[in-house]
Amino acid sequence: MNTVFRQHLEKIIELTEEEYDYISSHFISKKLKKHNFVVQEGLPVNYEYFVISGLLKASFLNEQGKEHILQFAMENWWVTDYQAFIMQTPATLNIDCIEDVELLMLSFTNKRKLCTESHKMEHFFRMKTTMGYVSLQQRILSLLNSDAQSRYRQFFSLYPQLFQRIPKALIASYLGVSRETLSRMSHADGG
Amino acid sequence: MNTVFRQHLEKIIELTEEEYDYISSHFISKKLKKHNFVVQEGLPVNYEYFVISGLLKASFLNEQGKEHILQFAMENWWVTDYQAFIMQTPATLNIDCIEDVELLMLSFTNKRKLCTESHKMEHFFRMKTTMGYVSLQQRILSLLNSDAQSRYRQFFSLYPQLFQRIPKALIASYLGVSRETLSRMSHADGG
DNA sequence: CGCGCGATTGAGTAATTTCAAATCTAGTGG
DNA sequence: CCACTAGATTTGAAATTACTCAATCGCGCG
Repeated sequence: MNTVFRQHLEKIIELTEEEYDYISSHFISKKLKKHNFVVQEGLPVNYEYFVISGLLKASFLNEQGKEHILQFAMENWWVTDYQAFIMQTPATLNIDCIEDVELLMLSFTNKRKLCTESHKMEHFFRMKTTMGYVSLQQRILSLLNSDAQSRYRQFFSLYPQLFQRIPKALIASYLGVSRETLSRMSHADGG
Repeated sequence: MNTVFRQHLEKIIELTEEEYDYISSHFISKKLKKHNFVVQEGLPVNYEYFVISGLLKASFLNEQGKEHILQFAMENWWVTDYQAFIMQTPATLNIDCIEDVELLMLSFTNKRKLCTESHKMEHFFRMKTTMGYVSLQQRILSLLNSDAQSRYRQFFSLYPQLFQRIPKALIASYLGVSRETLSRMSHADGG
């Protein structure tokens, strides 16, 4: 189906040709243009998405209409509104394409099916989720360890590629600072 | 071994008597007094901990010697320095007892063994981790949605029990505000 | 009764936000 | 090739928020 995806799986689990074919038969491929939504607040979330190419953002719109970015999703990343996906409740997040994207979609039902039928896939998803959990912990520490300046530097060194591809205003929203502050920081020493 | 623990498992997976006995044989029970450490920065992290009773905190000490609390762990919660545990690297966190605790300890080796041997346990941990992942996302949104006041209220309504049991200074450190600011907020309207 | 820890209060300071305006840049059509 | 526009980025200045440091308060415990 897709060599990028197969390699992604095989970083964690080994698969025979048949196993891979069977697994990939549970995914739907989809291409979307910039500015399209894959998840919209208030609507059901029936899929988890694997990014083959392109870039998306998952964000939350607060009462004052301010957008907070929970996650960027680029090549080889998984994304959805997990809360809504798992609990099968309406989305609280919006997920939309920052660039044209190519995605693999896995439905809630198919994910459960795959995990039940295949210990390997259950293991794969456990490992992926665990790594995601650790990343989120790191991000929380980074947010708690206040000082916008160092958060800025951390992001820059962690995702130099993203820094190029994403409008600064969105990075600001991911880091939890205003775009003006982010702009000022890029001049301060070390930026 | 422990009825609390069995119930905890059975919320997600069903177990026969034999299965449960087998699983629980992989855990070690341990009691610790207030102020003892279960994980210490710089040391290896060989166990994941399940809290039968009592209360712990997982925290990070920054360069300036300021403590940031990543997680509280009370009854029925799992805790360890996951980054260090999974990667089998030295701890970057400290985890210590806020109250006397009773724990079940699961070693790295035994966790891997259980997950490999038992699809059910792999499933259990995947579900647990996924729920943890969602909680961390919520916390990040709460941190991004700035405004210490509303973070305070969220914590209060989410964990009313913890609010009683934990010194306010630690809650402040969890919320990412100074103790003084937290104190002032408890008087402002809505506190 | 006094000690000590946690919580509160006050005052000044530093960091960040907000709002408004100015600049810059890439893409478009002539 | 140039002018033009929309969006992105930067800059300025005032206002706000939260922090720090220091002092005070309150209460449980020996």
